[in-house]
Amino acid sequence: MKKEILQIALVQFANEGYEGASLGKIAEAVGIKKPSIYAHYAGKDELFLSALTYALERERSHLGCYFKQMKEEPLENLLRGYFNWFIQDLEGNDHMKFILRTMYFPPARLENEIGELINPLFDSMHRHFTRVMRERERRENILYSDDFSSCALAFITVIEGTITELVYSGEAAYLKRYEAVWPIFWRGLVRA
Amino acid sequence: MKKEILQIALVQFANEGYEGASLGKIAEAVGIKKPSIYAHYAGKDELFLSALTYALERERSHLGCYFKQMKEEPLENLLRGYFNWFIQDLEGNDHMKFILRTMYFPPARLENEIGELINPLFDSMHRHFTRVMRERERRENILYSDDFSSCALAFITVIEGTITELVYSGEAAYLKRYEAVWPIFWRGLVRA
DNA sequence: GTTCACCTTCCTAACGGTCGTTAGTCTACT
DNA sequence: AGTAGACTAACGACCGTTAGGAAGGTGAAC
Repeated sequence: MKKEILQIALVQFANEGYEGASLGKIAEAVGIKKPSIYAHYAGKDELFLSALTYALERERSHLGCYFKQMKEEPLENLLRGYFNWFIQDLEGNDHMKFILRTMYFPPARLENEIGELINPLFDSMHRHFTRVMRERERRENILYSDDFSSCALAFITVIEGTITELVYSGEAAYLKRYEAVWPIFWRGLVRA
Repeated sequence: MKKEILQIALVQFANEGYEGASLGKIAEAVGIKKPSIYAHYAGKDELFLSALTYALERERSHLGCYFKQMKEEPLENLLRGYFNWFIQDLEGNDHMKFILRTMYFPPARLENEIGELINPLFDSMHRHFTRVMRERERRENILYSDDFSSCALAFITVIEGTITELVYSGEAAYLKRYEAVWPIFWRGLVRA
């Protein structure tokens, strides 16, 4: 039951925001009364931060899973495949929406705690891609630049530009952006 | 006074969101009492949509201004300069934050009206950049692809990936992303 | 095996506070 | 005289939260 509350709250927070989501509506969606939530969570803040921690942890393991799965793939497949990785699991869409919404527009009062939760994920993402660039470069020797950190940051930038479109317009527009930006990005990344 | 209310409301909506911003706090920031707002706006919804219309109109003229100013510049300068164009005027930061927040995470009840307001701006942005790509290509003959629409979409994707970082982390991180992504994007866009 | 205390988890009722909104009034300028 | 724009007062609705109690399960003591 505790987990059901969390998962439903996560969806509500993703679509309505911290202020817009209400414990009453969450409870109703779960099928219980509002005060019953307090048997599991100390209050709205704790529920929110628990949902965020859960979504981040799931995303982190998701990420590690992907890198493990693509360990032997060439760089091009690894980067390109990452675009499809998101739209694979459907409920991950709500998770990503929740994370993006919370990191871009956090409720002011929880800004510090949220930053301490979210920043590590994006740091680790950056480190992962930096390492991958360096390792693959040693194997494949194709990159134009040897500033792997910048290359990784550029990739993350492109990823975020397309993901926001996934949140905004849905999968079709997302794929259109991917098809537009990927060939250009890849051409710019590797040697002529 | 009507305009003062609107501008202060815009900042509040940008930083707190539709649900998070309250008419009481807006009135206080303006220096009047809450019900006085109703002498100028029919309610919270109208104030919100007025602020959005204002921000969009200002952004649209801002955009037109930029293209006029860069009419004779080569494509590289025109695209590259666009990254600096945002951080030029400081209050534009709140405008952009407001627009992005509203387009990505609109209050559910106003979603349709908001879409009808925002979509034209991004359509016009896409058309502008598509036209610029085509015109400059005729002059400079440097682009790798002749799918100008896709090139424009790719550029907008990169822009959005960096702008979201401007909203999230501020100017320093924004510039870092720009410096990472621009050389790669430009190399991928033009012929070797 | 029964009893009893305890804990969990749900409930109803209600609190204080804030929200957006309306009614009605006063003031000042046209 | 009339209108625009500010005010005070107050409305009902909803918010997060707390108090207090009922139902059910668990586990130790007898």
